[in-house]
Amino acid sequence: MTRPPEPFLHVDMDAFYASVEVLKDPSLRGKPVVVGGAGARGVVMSASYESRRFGVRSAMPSARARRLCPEAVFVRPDFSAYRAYATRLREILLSFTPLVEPLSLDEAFLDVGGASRLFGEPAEIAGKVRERVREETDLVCSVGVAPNKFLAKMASTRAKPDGVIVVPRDGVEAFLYPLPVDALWGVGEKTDEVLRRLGVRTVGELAGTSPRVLERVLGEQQGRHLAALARGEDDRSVIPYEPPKQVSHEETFERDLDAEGDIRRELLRLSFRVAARLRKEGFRGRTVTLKARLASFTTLTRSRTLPDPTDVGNDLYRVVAELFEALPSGGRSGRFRIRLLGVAASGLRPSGADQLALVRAGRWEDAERALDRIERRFGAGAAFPASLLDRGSTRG
DNA sequence: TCTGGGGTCCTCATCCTT
DNA sequence: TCTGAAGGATGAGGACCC
Repeated sequence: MTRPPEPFLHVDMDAFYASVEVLKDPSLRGKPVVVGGAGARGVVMSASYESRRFGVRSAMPSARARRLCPEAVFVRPDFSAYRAYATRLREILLSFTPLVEPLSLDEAFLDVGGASRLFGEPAEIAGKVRERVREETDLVCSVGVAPNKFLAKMASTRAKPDGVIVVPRDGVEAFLYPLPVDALWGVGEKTDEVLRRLGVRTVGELAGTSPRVLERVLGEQQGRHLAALARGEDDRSVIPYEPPKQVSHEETFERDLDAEGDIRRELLRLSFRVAARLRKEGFRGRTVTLKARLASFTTLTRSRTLPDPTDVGNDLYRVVAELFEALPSGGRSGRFRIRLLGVAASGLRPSGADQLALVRAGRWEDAERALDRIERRFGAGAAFPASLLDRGSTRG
């Protein structure tokens, strides 16, 4: 059997987090459910279709969502539940093809080019996927079927909620050209504004714009990339596994921090969180990045590359504390008010690859592995460095 | 309007080496 | 030995995605 002309599927769960919350608590069914931070600084992570009718959208500040829909039920996110459903979803997808590329917890690309003999044409497979997902998880998904990944993703977005759209190879222009440019992957607020200034509002108009002009206003890379997308071209294949490039943890505080002791304690806590995840996932990082968002919403990042990669929280902490100290007014004399702090490790290598660093890390490494064992046995937060003992919590 | 958290990728500047 | 070009590594910041 020859490879079908539209072998790519994009499967996207509808209002995933909110729908999982309804399964956890059936009394929420039919109500406007909003998942996200309910505090003064939270944003909406997922909104049920009932709440979307009031104009609630994801990424919207929770306070605004509450004004738009006062009767909405706000629920704090429960990532362990979402991960459990995501695992079941992935198992279903893998039963159709081994070529499954997860994009996030609730969506994935599939290459079903080799699955036709077993399961039928791609459009038929899309139907079967939706059926199985509904039967086995009680959740609803939408699917895009297309000649490439980009078009499949665009199609699934248009298919929402609870639908399928097939973009045939000879129907790409008819599908793509009427869409607004900001529907394209990679066109956000800023790029949309630049394109509007050029008089470009639809994908068709973008396709008719000289690539040279696009490269001039958007940069070589992005200009070329968008020109290709506007023509419906995308030659990327489905990649089942890619190792992470970075592990990070960041947190916005309910109240801004300004006391040096509080800031150091938060940096230590974030460093230990990142290190624990590195160890859990079997990586060490060489580049350590500090992120600080000030009360003014200005974001500063500073990074340093170490001679040897590490997965030890105390190593990460030493670096980010020094980087913070070196900020223009971050030191003892400083008067920063800190809204958010983040710690990231990048330049990742598999842990097994560097035995020398393991020997150098010495006692801290041993101590933190002991913490990992205690947490596995008694739960997260069962043990932590004494310096993290709370002296007046700042967290939200 | 008042802006989360975890990521990826790109651009530009600077430093260092060849 | 000096100089300039080229290119890699690193660092900062920004746009974007879900």
